[in-house]
Amino acid sequence: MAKTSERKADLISAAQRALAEHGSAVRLNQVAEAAGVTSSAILYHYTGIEELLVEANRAGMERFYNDRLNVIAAIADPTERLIHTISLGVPRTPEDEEVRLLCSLGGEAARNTIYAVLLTSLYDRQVGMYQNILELGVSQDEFHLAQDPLTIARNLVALEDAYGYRIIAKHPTLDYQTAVELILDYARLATGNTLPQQTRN
Amino acid sequence: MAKTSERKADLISAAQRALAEHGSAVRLNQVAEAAGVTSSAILYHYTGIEELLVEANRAGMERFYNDRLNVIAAIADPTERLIHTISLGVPRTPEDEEVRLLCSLGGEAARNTIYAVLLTSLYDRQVGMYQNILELGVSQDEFHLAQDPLTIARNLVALEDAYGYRIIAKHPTLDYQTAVELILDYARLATGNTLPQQTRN
DNA sequence: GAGTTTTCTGAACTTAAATTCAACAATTTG
DNA sequence: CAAATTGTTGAATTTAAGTTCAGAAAACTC
Repeated sequence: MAKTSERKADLISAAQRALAEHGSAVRLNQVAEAAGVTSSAILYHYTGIEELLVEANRAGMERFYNDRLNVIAAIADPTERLIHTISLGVPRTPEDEEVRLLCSLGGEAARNTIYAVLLTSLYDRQVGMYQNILELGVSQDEFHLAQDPLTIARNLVALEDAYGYRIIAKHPTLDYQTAVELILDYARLATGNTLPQQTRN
Repeated sequence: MAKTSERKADLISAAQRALAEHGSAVRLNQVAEAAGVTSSAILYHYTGIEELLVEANRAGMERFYNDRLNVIAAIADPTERLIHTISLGVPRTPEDEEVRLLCSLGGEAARNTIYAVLLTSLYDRQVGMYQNILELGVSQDEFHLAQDPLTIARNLVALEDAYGYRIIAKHPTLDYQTAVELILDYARLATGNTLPQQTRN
């Protein structure tokens, strides 16, 4: 057994794995299997599968956003910060769990208000994150913006999102490195900075 | 009754409407209802719902692409052509059937090879379409590209795709006009052309 | 460590969708 | 227009889920 708070964390993590594997039409039993419990155990903690899935998607999204915030908080230089933020916004492989989660949600958002709100909020926060970086770069005279910061930030997030979909769909020539380079190319044009990309960890 | 070829066209159209309404987890009965027949009638023409859905998605995608090709074929000037192509690549409302279809597929592509291939092919063809426009503009001295045409074309399609998702998700401030303007802003930077956007039809 | 509470299981039940098919209706053919 | 072919229905069947719940098992309490 497990106490409720711990079990819920388990179930959310299992739901995320099951979602990444089976998509948004994931079955209660598939989540149960991923968690190593029976479906009844899940229904003891949640009124239904939908409740758990919303939780799992919300948590996955928060993690995606917060992980990046934490990494870049440790980087002082705006140029470095911009490069790393872009690098972390693109999935390295088609199996990337967090981005698969987000891609599944994109289609759901058309019909499901909760997911639409969650995705919209994520998009806006990412835009804010890029705006901060851009304005920091301007203030330190590293960036000379060719467009207003909101425009650049919106386009950077949009490019990330779109290349995430391409990589998840296993585009044969558009891999992680290529996608990052394409986004960086736009960022170079928009910031007037050469954004030198050292070999990535 | 109806002869098979006509009925199939009906069913594909009904499936597209049902897909746009209910998403990729659409039910056989929902498609049947949209078509005004019973589910058995569908199964007479197709071995299963999946077969019809693939057809419907493929046809929707082809239409999305071909409609744009046809419109722009009638426009001689590269600047005009670029502006119109961008305008036609973004959904005007969250209800846009074709783009809703495409958004649903994005999530499916992670698990469904057919959809992954279809989307990849659509992306590549759109990239090709933009490359043609860009190179035409260069040859007529209207565009002075800041990046190589492939990079610009890939980024333009990526931006279109991403803003499609935002609009389908009913972003409160990012509407059709804003999205088109954001993409045009990138295009201006990349082509060195002011791309004057007259009031859209 | 006996009793209580919490967590979880497995079996029974319910619901909904897909699938099959015999019979019927419309259309085509000769 | 009779016969054959094609298209369609509705009812029966199968399949696959979700849901409920009595009771077992684990954890906690005193």
